[in-house]
Amino acid sequence: MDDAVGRICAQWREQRPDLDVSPIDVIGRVRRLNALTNQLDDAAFAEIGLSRMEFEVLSALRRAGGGLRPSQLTRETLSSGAATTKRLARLEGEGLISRTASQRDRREVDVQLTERGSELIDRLFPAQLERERRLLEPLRADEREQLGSLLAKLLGSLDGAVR
Amino acid sequence: MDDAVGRICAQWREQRPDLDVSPIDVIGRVRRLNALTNQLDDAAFAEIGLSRMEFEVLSALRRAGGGLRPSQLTRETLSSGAATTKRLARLEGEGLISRTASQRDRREVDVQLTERGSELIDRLFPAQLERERRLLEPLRADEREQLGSLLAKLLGSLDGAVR
DNA sequence: ACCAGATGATTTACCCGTGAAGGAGTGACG
DNA sequence: CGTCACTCCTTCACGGGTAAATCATCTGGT
Repeated sequence: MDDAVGRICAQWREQRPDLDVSPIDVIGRVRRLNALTNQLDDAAFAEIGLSRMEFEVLSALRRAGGGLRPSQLTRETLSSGAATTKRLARLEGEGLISRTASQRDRREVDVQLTERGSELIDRLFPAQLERERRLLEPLRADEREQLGSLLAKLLGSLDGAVR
Repeated sequence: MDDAVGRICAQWREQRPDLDVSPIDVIGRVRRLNALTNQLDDAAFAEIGLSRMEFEVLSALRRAGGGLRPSQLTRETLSSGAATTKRLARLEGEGLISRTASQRDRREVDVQLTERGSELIDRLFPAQLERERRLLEPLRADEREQLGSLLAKLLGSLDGAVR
């Protein structure tokens, strides 16, 4: 298959034949794939006036099926606490979530989807899935499954190790 | 395999059993894998006082084997022209690249690695490869290869389509 | 009961990336 | 020849992210 990353590897092999650049075949492609899908998502979300990461926050709340604390959202979205605070402030301003102090531990905050937020994510999430489904169309069903499980194997070993 | 993305899918299946969330098995894992490797890279580059994208610029120049124009670097790094200008300004300040006006077309700029820049990237790039190699250790050689070619197939269809 | 240290969220100051506007140069067409 | 449309790079204003400092609260040891 002749993709942009393949050309990059070929260039390296020309310039540095002493190096084994095969890790790029995987890692470089993951990077690039991520960059391209991000571009597509950003474009889609821009039309709605929501950012990709704000969408991620709403998604995390929706699939949790109940309230979460900011620290949990921070973990879930792999970003900083400060970023979470900003996103929550904006989403609260839009009336999509509510923040209430927990009574058992008043340091903690309980973040909940509002009615509007819940409706919004239930409308947006299926559309997002459909976009992703179309993205994967070049692969046969068995290839998608295999790709998924190879990635899972990699993530499974890594997810613990990073922390 | 039990990874964070698997748990996310399970939550969705619980909350929205009507949706087919299987695209997440691939796309979600690509995202997460990318996020984790970025964290690791950022940490590694921070020690050197270079950002990940500045490293990308030096890499692109090194593997090209000669000068590039800013617009080519912009394409190569999938970012905006403005970002490229800033990075080049900083790298030039560090004495790692040079910018000279092209004489055939004075709108164009010729970006070249300096001696220092060339030495730096030749030192950093093998270390980066080694980091990536270790990241892929959980997979057998044939699995890595298969993963690479599945990603390539996906990218090959996508890379053209996005532009 | 009190204090020291830990923990959760937020604030602050700053860095980096972006889109849009701007300036310089080229070239093709009347 | 002008000049108009186009390309290339840069500048500007701004938004979003981060690390570190800060505020409020909890907890465990004495």
